[in-house]
Amino acid sequence: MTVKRRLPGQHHGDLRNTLEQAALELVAERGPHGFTLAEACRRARVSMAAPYKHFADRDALLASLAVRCYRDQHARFSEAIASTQDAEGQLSAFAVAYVRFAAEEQALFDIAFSAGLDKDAHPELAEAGTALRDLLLPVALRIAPDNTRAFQLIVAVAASAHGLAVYHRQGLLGPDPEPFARAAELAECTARAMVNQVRLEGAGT
Amino acid sequence: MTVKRRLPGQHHGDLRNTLEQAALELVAERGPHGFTLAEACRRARVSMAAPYKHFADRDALLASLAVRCYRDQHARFSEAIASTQDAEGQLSAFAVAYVRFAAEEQALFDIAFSAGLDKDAHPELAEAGTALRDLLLPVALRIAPDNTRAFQLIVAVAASAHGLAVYHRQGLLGPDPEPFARAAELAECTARAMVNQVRLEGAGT
DNA sequence: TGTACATCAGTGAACGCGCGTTCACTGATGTAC
DNA sequence: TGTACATCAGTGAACGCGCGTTCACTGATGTAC
Repeated sequence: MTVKRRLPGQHHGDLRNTLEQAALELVAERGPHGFTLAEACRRARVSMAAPYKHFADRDALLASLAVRCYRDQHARFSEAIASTQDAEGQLSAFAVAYVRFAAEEQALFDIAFSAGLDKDAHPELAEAGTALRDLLLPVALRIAPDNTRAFQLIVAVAASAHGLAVYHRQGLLGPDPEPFARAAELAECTARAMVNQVRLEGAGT
Repeated sequence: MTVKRRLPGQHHGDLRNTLEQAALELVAERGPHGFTLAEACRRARVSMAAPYKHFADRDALLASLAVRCYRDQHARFSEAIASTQDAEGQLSAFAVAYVRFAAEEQALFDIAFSAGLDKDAHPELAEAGTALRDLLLPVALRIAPDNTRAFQLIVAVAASAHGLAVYHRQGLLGPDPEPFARAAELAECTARAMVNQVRLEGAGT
C-alpha cells in the first residue's frame, strides 16, 4: 500500500478510500472479523476520530464495502453472461465467475457474506441481492419452464458455487496442485449437470 | 436451560457441559462470533475464572464444540448412508442430511465452519475432516471409476449442500413457506444430477 | 490580485466498556486408615 | 464408623488491553467580494 507523506493537521484527501482499502487488507490478513476501526486508522496514519467524518460508525464502513462487493459481482456476472449466447454456457460461466470472484476478492466476499452485517440496518444490501436475481432470471427462464423452476435453478447453481468457493477458501478441496482450477471445474460441471437435470424433467413432463 | 440452584463455593458438578451449552446458546442467538467466555460464565452463574479449570483457554472451548460437531455429523451421515443400499440414494441422503444438520444444529455448524478456529492449533479438527471423507469415499467409488473422480463427486455434492445450508441460514432462498424443505429438495436434486453426470461421463469414455 | 471568512477534514484527549487471563485463596468432596 | 488429609472445582480481586465513540479544538482549503 502506498503511504502518502502528509504533514500533521493537513487534509488527507482521500481518507474514505484509504480506510476502505485498509479494511480490505485487514480482512484479507485476519479473516472476516479481523477488521477493527482502530487498526484501520493506524494503517491510514490517522487519528481514531477521523473516520467519523466519512462514516457514521464502524459498521457503515463495512456496509459500504459490502455494497461494493455486490456491485463488483454484478459487473462480473454480467460479463460472464455476455460471453456467450448459449443459456447453459451462460449459467456455467456465471458459476465459474462466482468461484473466481470469491477467490480473487476474498476480503470483499468475506465482508458481504461473513461479517454478520445487519441487513435490516443496511437495506441497500438486500437491494443488491435482488439485482443479482434480476440479472440471472432471464437466463434461467430460457431453460426452465416457469419462474419458480428458473429461480430454483439459479439458487442451486449459485449455492453450489458458493459452497465450492467456501471449501476452496478453507482448503477443504483436498490436496491439489491447482485447487482453484478444481473448484472452477466443479462449479462448471455442477451447473451443467443441473441444467441437464432440468431439461430432462421438462422433457419428461 | 435448567438452572440448578447451588450454594456459593459449592462444586458445580458439570460445569464443562454447562459452559458448552451456554456457548451454543450464545452462538445460536448472536451468530458465529457471538460467544464470549464472560457471557457464558454469567449464564452458567459462575465466576470468570472457573472455565480455566476445564479448558485451557477460550478457543479450547470452541474447539471442543467443533469436535462435537464433526462427531455428530459423522453419526448423522452414517445413518443417512445406512438408510438405503442404492449408491445414488446414499449420496443424496447424505446431501439432505448435510442441509438438515446445518439447519437443526446451527450453532455447532457455525462454530465448526465460521468461528475462525486455527486448525494448526487444534489438529483434532483436521482429523475429523478426514474421517468424513473416509466415510463417503466407498459410496462414491460405487459410482465413479477412480479415487480422483470419486473424491470430486463427494466434494461437489458436499459443497453444494454446504452452499444451500448457508443460503438457507441467511435467508437467501427467496420467499418460501418452507425454506428448509426447498433447500433439502435442491440438495437432493443436485446430488442426483451430479451422479447422473458422472455416470454419463463413464458411459461416454 | 488580495483579503475576510465559512467550511470542513483532520487532531488528541478522554470516556466507559467488556474482554481474556492470572493469582492466591477457600471450602466441599472423596479417600485412607 | 469416625477422623485426618489430599484433591480439586470453585471464588473474587486485580491486571492490562484494545475497542468504539464523543468532544471541543485547529489549521488548511476554497470562495465571495
